[in-house]
Amino acid sequence: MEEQNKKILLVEDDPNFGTVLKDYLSMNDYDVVHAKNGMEGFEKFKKDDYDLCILDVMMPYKDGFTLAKEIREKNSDVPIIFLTAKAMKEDVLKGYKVGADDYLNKPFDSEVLLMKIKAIIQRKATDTVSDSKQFEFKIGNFDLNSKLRFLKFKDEETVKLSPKENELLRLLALHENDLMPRELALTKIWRDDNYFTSRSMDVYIAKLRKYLKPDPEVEILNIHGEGFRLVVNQKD
Amino acid sequence: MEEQNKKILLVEDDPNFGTVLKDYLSMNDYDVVHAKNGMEGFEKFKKDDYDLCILDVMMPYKDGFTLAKEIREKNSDVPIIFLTAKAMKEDVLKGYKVGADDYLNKPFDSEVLLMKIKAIIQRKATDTVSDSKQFEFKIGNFDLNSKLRFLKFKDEETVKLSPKENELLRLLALHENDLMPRELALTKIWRDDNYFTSRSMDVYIAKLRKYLKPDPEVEILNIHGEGFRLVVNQKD
DNA sequence: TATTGTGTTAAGGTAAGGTTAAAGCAAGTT
DNA sequence: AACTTGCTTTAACCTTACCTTAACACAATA
Repeated sequence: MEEQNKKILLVEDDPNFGTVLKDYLSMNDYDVVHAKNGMEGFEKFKKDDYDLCILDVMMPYKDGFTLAKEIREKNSDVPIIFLTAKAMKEDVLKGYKVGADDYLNKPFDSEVLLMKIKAIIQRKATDTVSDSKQFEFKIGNFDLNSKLRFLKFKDEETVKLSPKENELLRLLALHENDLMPRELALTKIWRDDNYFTSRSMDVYIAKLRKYLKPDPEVEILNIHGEGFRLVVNQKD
Repeated sequence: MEEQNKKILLVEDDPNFGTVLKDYLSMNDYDVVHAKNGMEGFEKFKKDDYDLCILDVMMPYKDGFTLAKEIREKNSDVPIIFLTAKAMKEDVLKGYKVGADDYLNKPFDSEVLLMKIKAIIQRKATDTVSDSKQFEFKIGNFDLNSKLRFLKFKDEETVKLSPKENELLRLLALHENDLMPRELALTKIWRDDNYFTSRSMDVYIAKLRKYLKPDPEVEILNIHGEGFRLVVNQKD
């Protein structure tokens, strides 16, 4: 198998620093795409799949946090590292709330950055055994395309899914016939486990049940206090 | 709902700082075990399963890196955060080489630490999928799935079990044909052995008997003053 | 037979989940 | 700026699930 270089999206508005960093990473066998601002960053992100995002926090028009939120909406999995000039605590906290994987204060040591990148990507590689390319699922008579976010019933009706609907159904499908713990969905999709996110999730379960109604063999069961179970009854 | 607190192993030789940090984390709903040096840390690590390790780097006899290496040998998965007084680059690099998940310089902001812990544990929360065999029992013509909490009769009828019903039947199954002492169930499931919990248990025995009625070969017998016995009569 | 243990059913409280509607919110449009 | 639109959260109200307690019966044992 051919080792594919890892792809990094670097969003940094300072042109000098940006190009230097890009070159440095490229020299270390990463494929780097450099965007000069938040808007451009999001465009590039939508156009390709990345293994890691490195975002400058302080940028005109669209700062790193806002960009991170948008990225998380599209893909809750990709690791994110924030770069920031100042070490303000509020910023750091904000970063972790958006789901940062790490945080670096400028100026930083480039070797340290490399190690962090390595550590993070490696972590992802072991965590995410096979699910990186798992975007298509068969659920009874439905086809779920979780990359394009649609649910098709018997090549007939097609429903578009919102990001949350999509992620939730995907998680359920990954655990088909097995328990999908509440906590898992809440931490993975909502990134917070409290009363409100929990209720929000229930609302989404209701929506999914409605979508799945056309096929009586498919149902989402609740396991009280534990989570949900997507079951597909075979009739043969 | 019974949320299981995450378990943290804290290895820190400074007794003042250590206890303060431990208390702070405990207040934030983590179960913290505090070891005063590397050796003790490794002993405690071997004795239990942890969701996260926080290791001081500078410790007498056995420093944090050495400890981390030993931990990695036993369990390559557990996240590790290093604490260090000095921000020496060599140390940081060394830490990442041993597989650190994060790095904090003392003094650090406790809120930041909390966020990091949250982020890291959340990251880990990905699919700790099943060692299913431990949860499945055959009881006469019944199949008990104690993870998904259901009891199936001959691939026909399926009953959902409540947590208490499930745990009780599981305990009985573990002792099939043998005595399952009252006291065992009460301490393990009800966590208290008194008149009321005992009566409550009797109520659950009655419920289980009803569920098991479809198979006349299966019954729950009482052993007066001792406990119960789940018997499966073979006919052949 | 007195006492204690068990069998069983029903009532009641609390927490979790189901469902629908309204309120928020962030883009993009007019 | 005001208006739409799509998505998400919050709120409200109701139902279901779970567990305990009470009550009354019968069984076992001393």
